[in-house]
Amino acid sequence: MVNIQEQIELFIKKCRVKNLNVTPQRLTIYRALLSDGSHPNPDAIHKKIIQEHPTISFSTVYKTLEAFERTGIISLVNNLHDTMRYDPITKQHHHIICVKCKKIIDVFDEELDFIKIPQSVTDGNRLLGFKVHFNVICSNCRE
Amino acid sequence: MVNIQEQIELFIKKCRVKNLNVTPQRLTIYRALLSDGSHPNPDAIHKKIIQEHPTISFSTVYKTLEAFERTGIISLVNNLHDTMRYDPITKQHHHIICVKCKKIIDVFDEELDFIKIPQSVTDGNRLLGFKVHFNVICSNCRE
DNA sequence: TATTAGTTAATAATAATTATTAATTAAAAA
DNA sequence: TTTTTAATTAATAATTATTATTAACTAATA
Repeated sequence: MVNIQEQIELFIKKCRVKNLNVTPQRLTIYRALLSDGSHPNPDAIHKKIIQEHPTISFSTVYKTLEAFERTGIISLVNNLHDTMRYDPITKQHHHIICVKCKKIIDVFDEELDFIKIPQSVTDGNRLLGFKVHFNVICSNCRE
Repeated sequence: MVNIQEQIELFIKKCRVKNLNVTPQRLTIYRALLSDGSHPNPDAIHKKIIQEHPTISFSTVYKTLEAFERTGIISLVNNLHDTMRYDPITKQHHHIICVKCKKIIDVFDEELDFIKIPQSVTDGNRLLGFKVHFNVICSNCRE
């Protein structure tokens, strides 16, 4: 789906623009992330990297990913990772999420419930359900 | 959107079915969750409850929410909360998420990029983007 | 080369969650 | 009703992921 070499070159360009030196560690971390389509967590990335780069530390992985994210080079998939959030309503609905204050608001909309499911989703997987996440900055959060 | 009284009665029924005693603590926790449309985290729920129920402990809140979730009475919004997950691809795409092993697979599908945005989403909020999450059990995880 | 800023690695600190245990309460049996 | 048993709760300890701090190191610049 994506050309690795192309992505790496793009990555290097982005770093230049954002004034991030392209260090061996950073390249390694980016490559590890790119090569693993499952979106590994910092721990998994570190484990993967440690072989070709035995002295790299955990905090480097964290700080690096954070720097990439902050500058828009990569994105954090689960911006609600920091704490558990529960939903008392179990019937199909969707969510508006404020990326600043992390509040989650329900969206009930019949139309969204009937989107066309891509082939790849059901291919080998048992589909349990889906949800649309709308990332917003809410009225309270834009000062 | 949802009738509170109705939901509470439904909750009580569900507890019976799942062999969970309907204790004051559980009712209080469920009500706190239901009454706050923002999907509060355990800490916020605890803070809210402590007034009318000053002896309730943190671990009770955690265990109770966990029990509700386990039995399907409520659902965990962010099943990827446990650890950070990054995405090197920044162009619009969507995600298949295995609820067991938590792996995240990209879905590129033009059609999904053009869903109709409900009124309530843009109402007061600045929309940054959206993503469809397909929750599945992947081939590896159904033993 | 000297200076400076940026980066890394090691370590300590924090915060959220989970596990453990004892006390309490509720349900079931006698 | 009393006794027994199981479920629930509260308090506490332990664990894990993440963040902050700091000193050593490296790269860029003057």
